[in-house]
Amino acid sequence: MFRGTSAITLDSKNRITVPTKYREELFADCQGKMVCTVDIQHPCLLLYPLPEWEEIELKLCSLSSMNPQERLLQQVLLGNASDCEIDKSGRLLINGPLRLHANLEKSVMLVGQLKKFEIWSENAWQAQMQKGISQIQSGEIELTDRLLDLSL
Amino acid sequence: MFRGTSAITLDSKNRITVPTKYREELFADCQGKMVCTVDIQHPCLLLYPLPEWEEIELKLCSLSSMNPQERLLQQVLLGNASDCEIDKSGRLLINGPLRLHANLEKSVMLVGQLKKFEIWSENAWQAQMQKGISQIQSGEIELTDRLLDLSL
DNA sequence: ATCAATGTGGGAATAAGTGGGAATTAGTGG
DNA sequence: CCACTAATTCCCACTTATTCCCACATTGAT
Repeated sequence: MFRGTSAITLDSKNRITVPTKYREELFADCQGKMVCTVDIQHPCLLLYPLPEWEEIELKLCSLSSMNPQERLLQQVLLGNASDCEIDKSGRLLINGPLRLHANLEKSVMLVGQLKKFEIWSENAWQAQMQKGISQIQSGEIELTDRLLDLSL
Repeated sequence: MFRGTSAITLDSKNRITVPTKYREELFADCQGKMVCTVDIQHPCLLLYPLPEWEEIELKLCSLSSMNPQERLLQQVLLGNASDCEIDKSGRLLINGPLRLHANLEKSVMLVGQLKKFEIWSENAWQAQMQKGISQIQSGEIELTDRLLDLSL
C-alpha cells in the first residue's frame, strides 16, 4: 500500500525518479512494470502496478460498448493508458499526451493512494489540498454511512 | 494506550523527541514505525503506530474513488500520510507540509489519545483546552446517548 | 552536590535525487 | 538491404538531503 506525497522533478528527458522507499515494493509487485493513464475527475495522472491495472482492464472490458457513456470511458482510459517500466536508475518516462493532461512542468508531486499513485503538477496538488481541507472543515461534505464509519 | 501531554521541541532539523515513557510500548507495537497525517478538523497532526494506521487504510480503501467527496478525503488523508520511523536517538522527523498544516514552531505538544497521538503547536493546544473546558462547563455540548452513558 | 537519565543541538558520513554525455536501439528513406 | 537519423536507455558525476552519531545541557533523584 502506497501513501504520502513526494516532490520530484520531471527532467529534460521527461522522466521522473520513483522515490527509493517505493522501489522495493514495486519490484516485488510488478518488477517495475507499471501503467499510467489519465484521471477523469482531476488534471492528474494515475499510475498503477501492472497487476492492479489488469483488474481495472477487466472491469472496463465488462462495460457495454453500445452505451455511449461507457464506451467513452473505455476510450479515454484505455486510449491514454501507457506502459511505463521503471528503468535501471529507478526512473519512469511520461509521454506527451499524459504530461499535457496533467499540465506537468518541472515540479511534480507523486502521491501514494494505496494501490496506485497519482501524479500532479505541484500547483494543482496544492490547490487540491487547500480545497479538500476547507471543504471538510466547513462541513460541505455530506456524511455518508461509509464516512461516518471512519473513526480517525 | 497513550495518555497525557508532553511539551517537546521541534529542532532545527524538524525532529521531535518521543518521550522515553512511550518508547518501550511503541517499540513493542510497531518497532518504532509510525505514520503521521493531518487532522481534518483541527490544525493538528495525528500520529499512529503503523498497525493502527493500517486499519484506517483499510477503511479508506473501501471508499469509492468515483464519489468526489470520498475521493477528496482519501487524497487529503493518504496524500499527507507520512511514514515516520523513530530513529536511533528516539526522534521522529516531521515533514514540511505537515508542519505547515499544524503551524508547528519550536514549542510543540505531543498529546496521548489512546491508540494515537495528536501533535499540536503549543499555542493552538492551549486555545483548544480553554475552548473545550468552557464549552463543556457552559453546557454548549449536546448530550447524546453515548455521552450520557459516560459516568466519570 | 553529584550522578544518572532524558532531551537537545549540530558536525560528519551516507544515501538519494538530478542532470547530462555516451552508447545502444529503433525507425525511416533511399 | 543498408545507411542515416532520431529516439531511447544506460551510466557516471554532481549536488542536495537525510541519517547517524557524539557531545553538551537540563532535569530530577540519591
